[in-house]
Amino acid sequence: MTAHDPVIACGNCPIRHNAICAECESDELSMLERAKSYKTVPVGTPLARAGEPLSHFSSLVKGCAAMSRTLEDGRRQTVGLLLPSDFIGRPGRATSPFDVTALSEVTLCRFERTAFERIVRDTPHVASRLLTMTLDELDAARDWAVVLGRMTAREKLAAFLLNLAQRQRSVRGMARPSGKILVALPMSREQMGDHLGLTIETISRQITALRKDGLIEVPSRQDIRILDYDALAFEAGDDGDGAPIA
Amino acid sequence: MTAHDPVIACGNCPIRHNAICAECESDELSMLERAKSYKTVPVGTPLARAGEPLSHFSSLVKGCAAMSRTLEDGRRQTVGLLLPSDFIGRPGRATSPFDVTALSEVTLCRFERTAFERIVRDTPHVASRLLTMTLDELDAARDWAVVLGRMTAREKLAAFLLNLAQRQRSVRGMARPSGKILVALPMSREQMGDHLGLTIETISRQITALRKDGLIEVPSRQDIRILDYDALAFEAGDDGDGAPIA
DNA sequence: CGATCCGTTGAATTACGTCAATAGACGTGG
DNA sequence: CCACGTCTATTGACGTAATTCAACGGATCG
Repeated sequence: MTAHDPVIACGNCPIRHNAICAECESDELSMLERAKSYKTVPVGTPLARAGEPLSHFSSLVKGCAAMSRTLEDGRRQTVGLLLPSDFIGRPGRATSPFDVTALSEVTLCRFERTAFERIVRDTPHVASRLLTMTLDELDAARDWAVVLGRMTAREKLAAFLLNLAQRQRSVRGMARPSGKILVALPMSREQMGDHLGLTIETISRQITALRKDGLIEVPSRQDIRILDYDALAFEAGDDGDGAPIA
Repeated sequence: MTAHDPVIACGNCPIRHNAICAECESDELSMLERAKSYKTVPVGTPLARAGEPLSHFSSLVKGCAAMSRTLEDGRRQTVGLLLPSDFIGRPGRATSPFDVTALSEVTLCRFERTAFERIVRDTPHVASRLLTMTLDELDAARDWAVVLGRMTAREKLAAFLLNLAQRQRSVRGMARPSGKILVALPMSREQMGDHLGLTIETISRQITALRKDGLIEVPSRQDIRILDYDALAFEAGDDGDGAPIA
């Protein structure tokens, strides 16, 4: 832990109403306050390693991380993109089933493993919130399976950009996006490829294709501007009938 | 509900120790006993439809079902294979995010929606078991994302057969399989394709290829005999170091 | 100013999909 | 029991989307 971590009080924590603590009353919050500790780590830091013990559970307060698995021959698949308020760790198991890596500088709100499992047991508002978040993640993982299994490269990229746009908005508490939106890409082309089950070259080509088709602008390497949200949603196979993309 | 459903007492229920009720004490069990009802439906019956209200939550007692989503143009992706003890329904939402279809004749142990949500709230042993099962399903969904995103057709089929072998054994309470195992395919080639993100023709060709390579036998359309479990695991990219296939 | 890293683009290859014909299973009725 | 129709699986020929291999270009940093 770095000495200069800002001490955040739960009361004015940016993820107070979305994280594991969202349902807590003030007395439960002060109990969490006593158990928590902050840690800020630089980009690239491994936050968990597949198969290895995990000493702490955390909420991601600030930054971005990726959950992934790497096969023996080097093929890698990202199975989840973690944004502020997302939970890191696998309650009920001592080891993490996946690697988790910081894609940017990341600030964590951490709980020691056994302390946290006691909290889950004794605090119904935490247990209930954990169940809700896990069910939502399960839906998201299954939605993503549809993207990975059945979509073309172009559709995958469109779905990814839309997903990212929605999540970045909802972190900032904004409504469903429409029209022009600037999306901050928190990762390299290679990591996008790992997330979408594509190669870096295919990612690059599809970005170029969407740009030439007037659907997006690429102001910089780490930004993409969606020029027409609904048109991009159409590219992702969403005909506007409400079926989720991811 | 059909009139001739066998009345199963929780005490000698085949999924007593694996389903949502696994952690319950006898008094909690008798409470569930009062709330439950059985239903047996023929193969092909839709048990839930994406986006539509779901009146009951169920445990799958007997048979096999698939959770899937179909895109507007007909592409379909199965996101979960449901075997005995698996849970059907989405607590916390009134509607199902996916279609669920019976792949065989299916017997369900059902609970009316609002009654079940009250049980979850009031029965920590049920809530806790539901969380455990949801976390396991989340791991499985993410494992499957690796298969869908990064594996070849041959690896996908091998991973599927291994997964099915393991689950069919564990339903019957057997140890990790090895050597020769007869796997009952609960689905058509088309449904296998939907599960693996492949076409029916590719499924057929890969079955032939694995057969010609001496890894499997195909005694009938709905059975495959794994001739060498470890060799097949190698085909699925598992070099034996313990990394899970699915 | 050169070295390195990351992204883009092009050309060739390949795995899987598509289209089409055939072959087995299975059920039904004669 | 056999003839027939239907449905599913297999196999072949061909097309194509994405990968692979390779060259190049533009940032960033010493």
